[in-house]
Amino acid sequence: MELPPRPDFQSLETGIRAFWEQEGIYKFNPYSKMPVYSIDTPPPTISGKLHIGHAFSYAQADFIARYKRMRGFNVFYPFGFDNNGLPTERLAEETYKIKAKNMPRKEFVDICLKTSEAIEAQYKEVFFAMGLSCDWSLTYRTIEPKVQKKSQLSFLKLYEKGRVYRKLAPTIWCPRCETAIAQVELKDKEVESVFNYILFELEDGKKIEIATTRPELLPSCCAIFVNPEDMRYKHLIGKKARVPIFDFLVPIMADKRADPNKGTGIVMFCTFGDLTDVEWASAYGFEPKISIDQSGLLNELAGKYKGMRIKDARAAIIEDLKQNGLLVRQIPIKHNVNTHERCDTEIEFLLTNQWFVKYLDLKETYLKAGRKIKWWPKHMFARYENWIKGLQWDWCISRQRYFGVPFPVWYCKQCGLEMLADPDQLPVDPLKDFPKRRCKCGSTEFEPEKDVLDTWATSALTPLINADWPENEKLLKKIYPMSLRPNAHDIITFWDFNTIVMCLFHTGKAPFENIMISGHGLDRHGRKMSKSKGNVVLPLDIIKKYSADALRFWASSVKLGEDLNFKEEDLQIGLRNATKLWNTARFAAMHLKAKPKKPKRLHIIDSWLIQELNEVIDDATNAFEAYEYSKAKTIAENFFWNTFCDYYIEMIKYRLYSGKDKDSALWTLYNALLLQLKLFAPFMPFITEEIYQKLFKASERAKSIHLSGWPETYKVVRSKIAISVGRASVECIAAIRKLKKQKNLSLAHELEEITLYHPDIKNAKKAAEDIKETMRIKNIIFKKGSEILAT
RNA sequence: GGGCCUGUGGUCUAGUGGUUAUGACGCCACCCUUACAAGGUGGAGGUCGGCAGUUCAAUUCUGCCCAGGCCCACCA
Repeated sequence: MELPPRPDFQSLETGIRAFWEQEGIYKFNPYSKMPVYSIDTPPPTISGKLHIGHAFSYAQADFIARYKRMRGFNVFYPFGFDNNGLPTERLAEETYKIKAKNMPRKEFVDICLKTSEAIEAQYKEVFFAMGLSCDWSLTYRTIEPKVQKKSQLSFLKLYEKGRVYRKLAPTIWCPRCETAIAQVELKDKEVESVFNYILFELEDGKKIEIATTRPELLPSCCAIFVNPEDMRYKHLIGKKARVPIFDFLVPIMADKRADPNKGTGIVMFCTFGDLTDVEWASAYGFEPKISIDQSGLLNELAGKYKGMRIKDARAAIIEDLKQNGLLVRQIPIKHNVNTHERCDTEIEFLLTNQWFVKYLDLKETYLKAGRKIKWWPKHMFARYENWIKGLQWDWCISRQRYFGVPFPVWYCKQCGLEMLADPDQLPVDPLKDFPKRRCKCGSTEFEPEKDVLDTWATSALTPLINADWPENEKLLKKIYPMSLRPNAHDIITFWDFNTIVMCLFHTGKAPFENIMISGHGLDRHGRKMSKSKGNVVLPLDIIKKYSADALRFWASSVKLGEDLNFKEEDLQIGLRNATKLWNTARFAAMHLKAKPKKPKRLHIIDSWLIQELNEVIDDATNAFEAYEYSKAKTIAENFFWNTFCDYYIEMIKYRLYSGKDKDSALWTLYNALLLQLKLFAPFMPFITEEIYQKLFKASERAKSIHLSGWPETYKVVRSKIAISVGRASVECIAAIRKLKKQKNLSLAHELEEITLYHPDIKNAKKAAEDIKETMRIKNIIFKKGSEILAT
């Protein structure tokens, strides 16, 4: 068997992918009796292009999938696409230069579907090229009818349990997307703003000063608060003040949430400027006065400012206050505001009808469930815990958008009562379908719910979607709770938390046994990749240039949970490793004609190598069991380059060429190489498969290295002496190399006689022949010395 | 402001309560050695972020500080 001098990674990887596909190497076997390892693959959001950061974290999950498969697990590794919701809408709008608002809904939804399909194909190409070992026949889309059905069923079941409710309530609102959003979708942004000190008049004509950054909310002012402990203002409590320009009276009240150190210590309470306002409204039972509409424009309550955008209204009101001498001063400040993470727009609080998942009452339950799951790395649990402790809002799951899973709900035109779809009519689109029953009031006239579900309400069901819940109880039993949820650390709150909540509601059980949190693949300077920053690196470009194996090798180079900056030159490392494996295989191929038989007696150097390898296998296995793939890789890498290539192979050459103890060398070479290929297989699935096919397939049973089983340690006679002899001989060889280097001699240069000093000459002497032959020394005089030295 | 994480030769990284602190890239020198020059060998380069403490001993443990990251709070 001969291998060509250089592998062509491109055609090699293409060929191997075709082979995997054709042979169904990664197919989940629902009938197998082997233990199942199920993976809840993150369905990527369909929002544009995948970059190297995506490749980074998906590769890490794949390392585990491949390891577990080699350990004999029946791996359930599906793929999904999250293509409903805002990101896909926005992408469609950008791609086709359209606005959802300005066209028939159905037409827009069709365009979104079309957009999504095209992007899915591109995504799949990338993940496929990377060598993800998914079973692609298990692919789902969150927008497809089958998934819609499950998502709607989930809603109906939650409704029955009293876990969802609809309510007119202050809601976090994005004026740009014109939809309600959830707490988790908020991001903060530091902006420049101005503290405006405005005069309010008391009934007795005296004036008080109030500082605000949002004078446009003056028409929404409901009351004024001072701190009850604040001696300066105690006398104001119970009095009334007149709101400037808008000219109406509001009460002055005391509340400890008013901070004496902020502004003037007097705060105006408006519906709704911020979360405190929302709290005040409910605490004191104020009727909200809403002056900003759903597009972010001021309404009739704002009088002459009606129709203005928030920022314009602010400027206009400030100008008018100035004119009337009511603006005392302006102090520029920087402060953080909440924005919608998808579009960066400052959010408002509006009074709207929305659907909520009631979940604030069960925080302890979620914590308990979270504690039962093994988090890798462990400390990531703290983020989950931290999030739950800070939760303040029920989960708003309705979105005033178009492309998504519809609510299976109508409202009675007569009495307004909610009418829910029957489970057997799902998936349902209330815009074109009708309820099966009449309303309790007898009416048959219904208004459809136009909103769609928050995309996370669907993607929080992925373990159940994968298990084909609730129809397929057998599959559910087999794969649920899922063995592994892999994702990056930024979506612990979005996805992990929501999934745990939803699955607890539906099954009473936490949905995962393990959660593995990866870091981010960032650009050279540690920034996230994004189109707007112009720092996006495309995985396919890298794969073309360096191979998928090299890309994966890069992704395995930091420990789990750590971020990694992408530097193109680092790809060389993986490429070199693949080439080295290839060349080592070529060397082995030159000597291995058939599967070598186990020799009667192992040469002492071979025994040493096998025992070192055993240790490596143990260490790598332990690392993988703790999801420390990078440790496993480093262990294998060091052994391969150092012990195996630099020393062991050099030490057996003389035996291979001379024939002395050749059987032992061949047997060791064959097995050590095979086991090392297996250690590398999760990281470099292509090159290891190619070598396996060319060199080992004929004599090994498995049709793919990825089904060939994880290496087991060899039960050779444990010989402590062999280990000492091997290590001593390595040290002696190193000393002789140093000597030759000092004399600027080639390593092949023959020397007549040298003297070797070594603390353990007894064992060094046992490998005298190997040392001599390897280093081409005719005679060695061994002397005991505290330092290892050759002269 | 709170939680969690990170800070190791020029760059990136491993690791440990105890001899000269791991490896890679880059750098220098030498070597065509019949698997591999996308290689081999040897070498230079680090007060392990700062300060204090615990200890016979700290890069490793504790506290504080500084810098960076992610998440949360703050928004009058």
